[in-house]
Amino acid sequence: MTTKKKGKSAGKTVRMGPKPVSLKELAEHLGLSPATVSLVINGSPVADSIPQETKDRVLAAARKYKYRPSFFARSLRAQRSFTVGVIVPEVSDGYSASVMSGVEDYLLQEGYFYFVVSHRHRADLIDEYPRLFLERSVDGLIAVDTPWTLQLKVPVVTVSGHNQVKGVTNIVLDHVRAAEIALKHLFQLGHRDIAFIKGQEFSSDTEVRWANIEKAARHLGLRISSALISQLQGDSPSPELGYEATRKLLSSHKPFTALFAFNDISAMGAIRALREAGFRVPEDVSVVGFDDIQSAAYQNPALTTVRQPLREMGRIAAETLLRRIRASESNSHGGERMVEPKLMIRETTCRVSNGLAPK
Amino acid sequence: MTTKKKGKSAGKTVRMGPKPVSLKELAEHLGLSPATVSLVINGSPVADSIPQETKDRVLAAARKYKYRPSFFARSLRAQRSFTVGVIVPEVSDGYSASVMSGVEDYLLQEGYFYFVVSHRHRADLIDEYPRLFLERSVDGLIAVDTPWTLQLKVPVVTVSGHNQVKGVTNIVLDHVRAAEIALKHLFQLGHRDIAFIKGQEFSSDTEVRWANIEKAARHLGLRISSALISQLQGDSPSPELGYEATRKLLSSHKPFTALFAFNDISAMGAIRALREAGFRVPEDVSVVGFDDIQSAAYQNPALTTVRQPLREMGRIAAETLLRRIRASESNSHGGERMVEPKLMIRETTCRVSNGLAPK
DNA sequence: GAATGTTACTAAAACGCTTTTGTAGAGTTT
DNA sequence: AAACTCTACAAAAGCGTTTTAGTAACATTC
Repeated sequence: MTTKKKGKSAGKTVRMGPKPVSLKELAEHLGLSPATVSLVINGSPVADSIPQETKDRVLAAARKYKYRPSFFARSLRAQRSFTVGVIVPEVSDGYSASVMSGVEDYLLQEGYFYFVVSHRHRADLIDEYPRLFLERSVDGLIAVDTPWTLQLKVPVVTVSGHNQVKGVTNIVLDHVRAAEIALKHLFQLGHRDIAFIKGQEFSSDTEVRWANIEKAARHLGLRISSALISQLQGDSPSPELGYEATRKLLSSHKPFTALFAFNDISAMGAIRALREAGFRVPEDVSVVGFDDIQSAAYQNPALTTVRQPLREMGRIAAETLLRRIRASESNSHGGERMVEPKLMIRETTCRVSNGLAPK
Repeated sequence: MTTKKKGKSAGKTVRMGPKPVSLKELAEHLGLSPATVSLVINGSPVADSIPQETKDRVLAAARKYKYRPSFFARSLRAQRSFTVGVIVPEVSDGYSASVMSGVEDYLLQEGYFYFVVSHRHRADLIDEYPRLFLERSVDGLIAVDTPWTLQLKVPVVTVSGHNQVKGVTNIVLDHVRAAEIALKHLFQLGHRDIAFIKGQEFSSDTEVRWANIEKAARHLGLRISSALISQLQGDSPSPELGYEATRKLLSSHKPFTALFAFNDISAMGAIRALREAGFRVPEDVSVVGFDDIQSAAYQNPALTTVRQPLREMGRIAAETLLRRIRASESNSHGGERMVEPKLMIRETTCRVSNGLAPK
């Protein structure tokens, strides 16, 4: 790294007016008291008795001097920050990022800002960050894909949280349906020997997802062989983990014709491992992912996957949170809201070729 | 969506102690004045004359009652928020997300929090969000991949910004080197007919990158045919754009043996378009991406690409910003800091087959 | 013409902290 | 014993708002 100067010059809008005006200064200038000015500016009902002419004068002056109330002073007074905290496993992970995008959408539109922190699955951070948020007086919290057990004095909404905590609303996918559509799809293509990659222990969806896969398999009369169950290990956000999990699967030498991965990222790693082992995807082994992240459709071959409407889930989370903040019902009101998955059939699944096991 | 109750019960740590204690209450409890307590807690030099015994009493009580200073009160008083604003094109975009990850790393470690907003390339938002940040009294701003022309009263650091604005430090990639290593690689593999996909107009790297590609090509004695230059259109973060750009390239029927895409996402789309047109990658056409996002290594075939150390750039941006905030040198100190790219040679490039043009 | 109402405001407290200035008392110096 | 220096605190101002409780002046009612 070096430090030097170059590049074209710019600096169009110079916005560094003389220090911002305070309410007091504005009032002084108008020959009114700060109280009056505040009442007028905030359109308080108490200001009803103030003649329109005065109001106009106040408003005009405020505009002229670009008066902006101090957020701190206001928050201090109102004990409200119009800020929420969002805690995710890792911002740069596609899953979290998609959810955040939806969260942001709604929050900004409603005049709220948000802090983000990544806990990276460290238990101490999962415990500490909420505390820091509270210190910063956030009005509420959204926890994404994070095991949640805390009962806070502000409303909390989780995305893909499955614990039943007082004061916490969970936004979740319909996992029953998700498992059903994925397995049914494979089943209808003739697959009977299906391998699975479970999520990491710490992922909040792992358990529910697996339970529903087992249930759906039972309904279909599918037998899940324990030799065909693998699990993601480690918290890297790279396909590497799926690659490793698949190699473990292959090392058992138990044949399978389809693989249902925990997410798209691990599905990508799985496909690589399968290829390296000499299997063609989908001709020899069909692969189904989960999430439908941006690049899923552009994998080669394009990934068949169970779509989670992550952005929408984020938006719903934000909506739910603000509703609860406004109703100031930080307590009770647990429960959950469910969204529907959708199977995106692309190119990594096909009819099972014949009775022959691969390899 | 439905609302119902289920899932296992939790709620381990109940953390809703009786409303937080204020400094005044704490002082009263101790039989001291708020001033004294504040001085002791903040380890002010003025407190040097206070006997250790008293200090211990204060500290003990603070711990016992879990005293937490109010952030607002403190910020109001100190006119500092320990918060910075980060503006990106879109949080869910891999590029922004990686940079943010680095930013977050350093910021949190230093006790700062940050707000994020996505402008989605809307000029009005690029103008409005900084204002909103200022209203929220951020101590500084980081703009990622965003054309920046504003001169603000707080320090600003950009990542991949190329305008020379007073009070703004740019963290940039060494684009000279980036173009050089990519083109040289292709050149050495025997490629002479190279196609290019430029970035969108609004992307802050587009111009510099292209200028340096032209320069590097000249140095190598490569001629760039204008029929082989395409450009990304639209602001979707999907590979779709690269797909379209490549189809346009193919429609000119001018043969090429290699393609240098603006980023990895568009390279993925490009590969798909090439395949559909009957070209094999890399045997018929070599493809080089840019950025080295997470999934690049797990594409099929694995993508050869120019790696930008995005996370590191984010970290450097945060570091630079905090240094400037602390030195409270919001003015002057423009300039830039450069980081080095690295060519990740993987499977989408190979020696040009023979003299025959594809198709 | 006394009581009541309305109009157009203002005073002052409160939100919770930091920091500068002040001061009472004890000890030390000359 | 007067003058000074420490020691160990406290008072008070100030950060910029919002909001409640007034109040002075004038108009209306009975």
